[in-house]
Order: sequence, then C-alpha cells, then structure tokens
Amino acid sequence: MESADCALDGSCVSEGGGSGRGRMRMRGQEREYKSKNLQAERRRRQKLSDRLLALRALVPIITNMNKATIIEDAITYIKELQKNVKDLSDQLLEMEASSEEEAKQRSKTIDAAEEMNKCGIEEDVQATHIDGNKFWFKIVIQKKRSSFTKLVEAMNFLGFEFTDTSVTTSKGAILITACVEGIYGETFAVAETRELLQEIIKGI
Amino acid sequence: MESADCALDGSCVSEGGGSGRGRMRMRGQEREYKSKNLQAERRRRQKLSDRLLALRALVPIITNMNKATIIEDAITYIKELQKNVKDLSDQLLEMEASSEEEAKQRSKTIDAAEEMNKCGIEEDVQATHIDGNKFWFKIVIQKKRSSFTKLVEAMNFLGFEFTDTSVTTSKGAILITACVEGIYGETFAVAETRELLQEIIKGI
DNA sequence: CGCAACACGTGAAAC
DNA sequence: TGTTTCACGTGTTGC
Repeated sequence: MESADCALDGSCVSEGGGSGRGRMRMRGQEREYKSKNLQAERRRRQKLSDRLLALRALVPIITNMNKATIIEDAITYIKELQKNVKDLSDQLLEMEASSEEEAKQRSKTIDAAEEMNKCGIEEDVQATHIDGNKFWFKIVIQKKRSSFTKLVEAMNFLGFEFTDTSVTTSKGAILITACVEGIYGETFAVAETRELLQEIIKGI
Repeated sequence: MESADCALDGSCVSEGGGSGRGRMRMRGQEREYKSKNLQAERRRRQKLSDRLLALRALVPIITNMNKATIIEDAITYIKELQKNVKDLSDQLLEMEASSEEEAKQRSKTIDAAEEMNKCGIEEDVQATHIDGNKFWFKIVIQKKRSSFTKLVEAMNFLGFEFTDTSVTTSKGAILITACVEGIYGETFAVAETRELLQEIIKGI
C-alpha cells in the first residue's frame, strides 16, 4: 500500500512521486485539506460498507461475500419478492372478487327476504326431521305471484338444498311437498326449521 | 489524482514516492503487473457500478443518487416488500380458511358430475307445448349448488310461473319436471322455450 | 506464480 | 465558499 506507513488519522503526507506538477507549495494548508478529505472519505467508505453489510444481512441466500455478488443477490431477491407480491395480490384479488359475488348473492336474497316481509299471509306449515340435516316439509299457501320462487330463494339463502320436491297448484292455492338438505352441515331442530319456514311464508 | 497524467491503458509507471522500500527493481515486469491489476480493477469497478445501477433501477423510490443512499433505499424497499409478502400471505391464508367450505362444496359437485357420468345419466332438456302459454318441460342436469334455485329464479324473471313441479335428486343428477305458465300472456314457441331453457341451464 | 477482491489515499467535480 | 461524492491507480492479501 502506498500509504501503509501513514498514521491512521491521515497525518502523513505521502506526496505522489510526480515530482514536478507545481503543487507542493502551501504545505500546511494542503496537509490539512488532505487530512479532512481523507477523514471524510474514510467515513464515506465505512458508511457504504455498513450499508452493504446490512443489505447482505437482509438477503436470505448469499452465494458469495463479494460486494458485487451481494448486490446481485439482493437484485434477484428483490425480483423474487416483487413476483411474490404480485402473485399474492392477484390471488387475493381473485378471491375477493369471488367472495364479493357471494356477498352480492346474499344481499340480493336478503333484499328478497325483506321484500317478502311486506306481504303478510299466515298459512299451515308442517316439518318433519328425516335424519342428519334432512327435512321433509309440507306447505299450503295461497297462490301468489312468484311465491314458489321466493320460497326456493329463501330456503336457498338459509342453506337448504331441494332434493325431492313436488308442487301442485289448484284453485288459488299451492301445495308444496319437499325434502330439503342443509348444505352447510349444521343440524337444525325440527321446531326451529318449522319456525324458519313460517317466517319465510309470512314474508311471502 | 496521482496518475492523472497516465495513459488510459495504465502504461504509466508512477512509482510511489516511497523512495526506499526495495521494490523498484524489475521495472518491466512491475509495469506489466500494474497494468494487469489496473485493468482488472477497472473491470471490477465497472461491474460493481453496473450492479448498483441495476439495483437502483429496481427500487421505485429513490431519495438520492448516492451509492450509500441507493443501498439504503434498497434496504427499506426490501423490508417493505417482505412486510407486504407477509401481510398478503396472512390475508390469503385467512381467506383460504374461510373459503375451504366452498372448495368442499365444489369438490362435491365435481364428485356429483363424476357419479352422474358413471351411471350413464345424460343431461337433457325437453319442452312441450300444452295450450295457450302453458308449457311442460323436463330437465335433467348435473347437480350443482343452488341450481334449482337459479332455474326457478330465471324462469320467474322470464315471466313463467311454476304450477305443477316435481324435483328429484339422484346419483349426482337432478330431474325436474314442471308445468309453467307465462304470466304475461305472451305466447312462446316450443323451440324458443327450449332454447331459453338451455341458455338458462348453460348459465347455471 | 497468477488471479481476484479489497481498502486505501488522492484529485477532481458537484451541489 | 467548503463539504461531499466519485473514480482512479495502487499495494496487499488469500486462494
């Protein structure tokens, strides 16, 4: 090293071998200037080195301790992270979109349910538990426009799937006999189901 | 610069001012050594500079063009990305947990389709004109969640009222036999009604 | 021995 | 103005 014999505080001169460049005058100021510059440069180098160290500590995979490879690894890591973020946010967006659709469906049926509450007809309802979450029920109500549709919608909203159903219309009345199954796996009590049906019908 | 007066290929000597360190002999070889070292150092510097440039290009927010700040920004950016990835994956995990039920339902419908195909049940749509705006139709479709509900909704929307209906679910398929009546008094052609039904089913 | 990587001091330029 | 940053050439070290 050219200045290996200098003190650490840069108090040495080590004027370059270029003997005649007309820059050896004002030795004291020149010395001070060089010293300040030297200290600043030392600080700068150390700062950069520290930053590089911090960067290396942040990157999980390190192929080499070299300065260049540290930055290279950091670059590939950043790219990987960006890709991850993109993929994840895409996936999340897709998920949210699908769940939004469901919410829409639900709100739609809720609106329907609210609309059902406007009308008020009380009719006969019978419910029987078959097994598990399967129920059989019989409903006789006065015929109204879209009443069957609304019943089906409401049952669907409550998590019931129609398996075997029979609908008969006669003289302004509708007879519905149906087997339904709770699709979410919850078990309902018979009385509860009956009350549910009556609530629905009350709304129709 | 100590060797600012040197040619770019490093052909200068610029022997350090340290006059007596016993290292000024073999001038030719020393010159060649320095030249090679110089070239290698140039390459190294350029490579590192390029990497730094690439890193800077990858980071969106740049407060300064300084080497140190470039690395600093990269560090904060990496931390931000890591946080993003963590948050997103957490959110996604939560979503997936809540939508597991749906996946179950979907696999259920897939199973239903397989079962249906196994049993040799084919999807079918038949429509027959009874009189006026009354139709009788038979539909055999693969069992899906809310498929019956959606069919009823669609028919209701199109102005059909269900009068006599029978629904049977068996082996992953759903058989619907129904008499419907156009409530608005329009007359529909049979072929038209059948196409309508097929469109609806396609949408389910 | 050569090669590769590094830290150093220094002159010049930028803000 | 001077402080800060940069690129440069060089000596040194480890493989």
